[in-house]
Amino acid sequence: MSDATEKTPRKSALSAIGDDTMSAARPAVRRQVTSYDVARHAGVSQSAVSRCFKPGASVSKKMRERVMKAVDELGYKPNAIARGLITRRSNMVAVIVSNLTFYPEVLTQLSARFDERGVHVLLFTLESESDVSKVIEQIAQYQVDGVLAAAHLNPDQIAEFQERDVPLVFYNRAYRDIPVSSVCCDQVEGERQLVSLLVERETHKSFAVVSGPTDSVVSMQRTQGALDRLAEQGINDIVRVTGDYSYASGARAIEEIVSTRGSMVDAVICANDMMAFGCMDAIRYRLELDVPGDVSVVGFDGVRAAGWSSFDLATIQQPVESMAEAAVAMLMERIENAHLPPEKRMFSGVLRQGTTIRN
Amino acid sequence: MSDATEKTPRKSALSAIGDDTMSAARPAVRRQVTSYDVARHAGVSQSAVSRCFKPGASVSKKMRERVMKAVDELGYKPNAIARGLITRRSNMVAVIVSNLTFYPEVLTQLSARFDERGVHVLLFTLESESDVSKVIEQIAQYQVDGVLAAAHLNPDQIAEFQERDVPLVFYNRAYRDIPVSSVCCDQVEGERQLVSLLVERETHKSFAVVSGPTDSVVSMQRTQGALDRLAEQGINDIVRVTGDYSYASGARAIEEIVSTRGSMVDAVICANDMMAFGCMDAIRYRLELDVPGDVSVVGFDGVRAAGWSSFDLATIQQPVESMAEAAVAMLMERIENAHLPPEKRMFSGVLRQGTTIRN
DNA sequence: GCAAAAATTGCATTCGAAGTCAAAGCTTTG
DNA sequence: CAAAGCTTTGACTTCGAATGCAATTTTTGC
Repeated sequence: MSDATEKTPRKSALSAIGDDTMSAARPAVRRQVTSYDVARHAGVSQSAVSRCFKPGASVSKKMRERVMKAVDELGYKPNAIARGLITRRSNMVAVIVSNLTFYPEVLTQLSARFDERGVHVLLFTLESESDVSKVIEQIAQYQVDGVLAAAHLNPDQIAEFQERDVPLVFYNRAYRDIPVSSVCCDQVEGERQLVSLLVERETHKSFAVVSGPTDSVVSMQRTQGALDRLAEQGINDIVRVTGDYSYASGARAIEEIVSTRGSMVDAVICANDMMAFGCMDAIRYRLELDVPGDVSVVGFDGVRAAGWSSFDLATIQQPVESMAEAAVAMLMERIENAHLPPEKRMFSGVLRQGTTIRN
Repeated sequence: MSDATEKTPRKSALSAIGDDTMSAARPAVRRQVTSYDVARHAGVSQSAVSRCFKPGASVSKKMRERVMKAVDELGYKPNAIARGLITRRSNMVAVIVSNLTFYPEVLTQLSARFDERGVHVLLFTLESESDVSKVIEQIAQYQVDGVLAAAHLNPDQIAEFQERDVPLVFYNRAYRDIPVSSVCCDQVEGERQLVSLLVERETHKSFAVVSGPTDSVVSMQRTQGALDRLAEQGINDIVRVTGDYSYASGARAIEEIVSTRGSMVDAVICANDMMAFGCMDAIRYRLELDVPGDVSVVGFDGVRAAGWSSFDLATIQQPVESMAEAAVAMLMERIENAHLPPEKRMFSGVLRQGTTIRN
């Protein structure tokens, strides 16, 4: 057997590798160590090497030792790309986040949960919704095992994944009429809880609702939840303003409220925490009014800064850890078992009372 | 050819593939569309299809049209994994971030800059330093074209990448004695600028320096910069406290300062903005002192919240966009051209005066 | 000790696209 | 109109690991 392989290019390449590991000076391009190299070094077949890396494969103890010794000596690392080609499993998932909305903890959590399962994250960040189609194109090429989307996809785009049998799970995006898997925080319920806190205190008569970008479903749900709850109370002194989820847009909203209405309202309901911070700062430092003395403010999300003394904001804290774990678990299940039906899981947020609501 | 008249090209085309190939033996799993399928459908060779996707390849207009028609009809997407195997270019880079230190804008910027260049980001987040070796193992298997590290690697780990000829660029980590590429913000210079602002006002007599985690090189540089500058002024009334970069640790630092010293200092120098926010809130809401009236506070980083009215913090703003662009460019250059020597690029931060320094 | 069963191993093939090279097609030009 | 020079094209091989199958070795049972 050694004769036969003696003359092949591979053999000479191997000796080049041997040289490389010893000396610093080497040819421009170094070939990586392959399973063939390990096999030859250990005097076994390539199949044997491969099997040593497959859990539960039929390999004798002696063989495994022999191979592993060669592996260590050559510094062999299996090529995940080549493996993916034949197994049709890349062990990669695509995570799509739209950079407006996401907060870092979510990404950290998702990444950690995938890591635990030996899965790697290919990150796609969207600058704008129009990028989505580009990203989908990219994802299709990379043979990911699944997709976790914390961004909005349109029905055609969703259908494309289904046609290609790529499991898809949404994080905090619900699609009422389309059967897709998702993990959500109950936006409506949370918003209603917050608004209930406000309306229970009868001191609040006039309201402002600051919503997020108009194309954000989440924002729409929150806003709608708030408006419905207010309507139930028969409250109709409501100013509606649109922001873009940013601090600055929250601050602008306050100006808009004042100029629209001629005076400040009793309570400002914001579609997220960032805008609530913007509102609070504008109320305190531009209008020089007191929160909560003069104006109550509520947010949504429960980001870190909501707990800072400067704000101590009343908000709904999304259970990020549970949601991330659930999303990852759902996606992995569907990767293992392609014909699981879509499922929607909804978590309740945790009310954070804070001190931004007037008594 | 007859397919051309079909009304639902994608569907029928896909099922056509099933028929074309020896479908009887196939399990339920749908085969993906390959370049062979396209070739057969267009009546050309697989090479021709491949060439149509390689920019600058020799393909006649007629051929290209014919192939592209088949591509559209079948919904073919080239398999990036297979391509990567033969070209030895995965078009993926690993980005390592340690989740303590990073802030989201950096990641967003990096991701966007790589995207522009058609490169994809494989994300690795570290919970702790000990994870690094695991991550390196993973990275080695995924045949990434390069690595961008916003985390600390030890010399052995750096050497491992060099041995494998994987280009490596650090983001905001400098290694004085090791020849590696990095993009940094000048920590010392920035810190000295900040401290200069404080010492220029002769009203500041007593100081506290709140440093970050002891194993953070960046924190050490900032702290050292501050201490040196203070020493130059002959100031020795200095309390040193250690935090962990978090808001909470900033707040705790204030308590520690007071209990160590028996009273508050005139100025608090924090190794980052988060801790500065914690300090400010503790000073204002626990000690009920005024910032900047009673105490001056400075931070470092220039995160978004530094500009919020509640804080309006004096800090050094890292030029994240420039740094990200530079880091990505450096890495890409080294991927294109493997024997470029290591290079360190240092950016100056931008002073943000804010209103947290007493006059 | 021997046949049958089980475990282990190697050979050859496969995954999907890209590159090499030679043959074929097309232009140009004398 | 033929020779020379380009451009296009297809057959075949390659990348690195996994796997079905057959050959071989080891174990088991009697």
